[in-house]
Amino acid sequence: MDPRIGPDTVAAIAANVARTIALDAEELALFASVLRLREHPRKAVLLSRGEVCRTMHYVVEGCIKVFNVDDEGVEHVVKFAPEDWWAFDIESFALGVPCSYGIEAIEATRTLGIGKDDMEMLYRRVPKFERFSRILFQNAYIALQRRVEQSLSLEAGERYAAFRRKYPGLEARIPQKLVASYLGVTPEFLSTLRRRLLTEEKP
Amino acid sequence: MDPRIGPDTVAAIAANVARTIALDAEELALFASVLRLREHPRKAVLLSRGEVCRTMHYVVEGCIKVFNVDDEGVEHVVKFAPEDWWAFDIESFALGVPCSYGIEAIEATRTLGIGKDDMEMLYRRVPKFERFSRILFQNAYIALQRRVEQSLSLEAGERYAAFRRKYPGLEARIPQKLVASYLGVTPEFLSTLRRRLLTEEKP
DNA sequence: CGTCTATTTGAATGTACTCAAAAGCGGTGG
DNA sequence: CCACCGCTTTTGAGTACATTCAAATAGACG
Repeated sequence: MDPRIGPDTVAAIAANVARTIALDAEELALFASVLRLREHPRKAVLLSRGEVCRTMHYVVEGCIKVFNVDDEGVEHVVKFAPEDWWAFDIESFALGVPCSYGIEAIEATRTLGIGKDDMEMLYRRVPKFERFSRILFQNAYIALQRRVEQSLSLEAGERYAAFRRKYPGLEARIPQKLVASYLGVTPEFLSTLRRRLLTEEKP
Repeated sequence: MDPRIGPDTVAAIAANVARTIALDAEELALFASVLRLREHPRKAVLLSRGEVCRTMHYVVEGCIKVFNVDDEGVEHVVKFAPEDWWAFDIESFALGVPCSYGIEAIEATRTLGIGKDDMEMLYRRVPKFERFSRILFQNAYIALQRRVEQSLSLEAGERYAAFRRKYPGLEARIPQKLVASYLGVTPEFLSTLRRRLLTEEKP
């Protein structure tokens, strides 16, 4: 794990933050100073269930899954985090309680991590970051609301279409059983769904 | 709508707030001064879709539903708010954007309302209220996460059992088609579910 | 009492699951 | 380089869960 971070990498996360708050050069330097670059091979565990989540992960390259495991041992993917997405357990990070989710790399992935202590330092020194976090959190809430509505009102084929709109191109990069898990259907059924779509498109 | 509020009513909401933050007599008086008591007959509209949500509603007596309507015109109940629950559209309230939910009284209902401006005054004068709101918001997020997990991993009978645990006694007070809407099943199917439970309990 | 809505019931249908087996695909070692 | 292993994906048959539609019954309210 080399903590040195190239300018391209900083530019990516800076652009992400800039969508919410404007930082001057000094603030940006302070922000960059707390970032920790990490390389995760495929299947690497970033957070395992029951741990306390102490790091906000920003994905520079690759893809991460956030998931939980139900009573029958079935894995449910809660969200994917490809390039330019954030991944962490908000509840656990904010409250310091054991997390109910696991986080793992699906591909070889490079992330920038911000520790909880560093984040609190940023809040004190650059209060704008409070706003950044609050909005990140609000967006997570809104995204979750959409998912609840969809899982209640759409059927599997429509949820699949929504997934493809939300994560363009991701489908080709990750195992389909993970897509099935995200949609809340079995891998077998997703397979037949896809077959149906193909035969309908060009009969 | 009589804005005068009896001591019992204040005691109820004060106890609710006290579960999160401790207020002294003066702070409590300031808090009580911004509360507005409102009486809503059955089916009264507290918020209609597209409006901006400017009030946090605390339910003193009765019951409220928060719902959205999908593309086919089907209503989906997102949550119920009986006595001692809060109901408002967090996204719309926080950001001032048009809400995507409707809020209506299911029974004749008395609520205490706090306006957005008053809430911001409280944040300035008694910063502890920031904490109160943040935790209210976090709890909403966590509750929503549970619902997503349940809608993916539980089947209708189990979701029904979970509903009865979450809202004890509520089932007897409200139309069953609303329960069905909350569970994400048709009223007909909920009816057969209930019949099955009865015949299984005492054969 | 009559009207309107909610609930129950049943039949036919559709959606998605389980189980089982075959086919595809990627890596690894001989 | 190829053969084999393990994992993912596909395919199909049979089944369970939940829906739609239609009609009968029960409740609530004016």
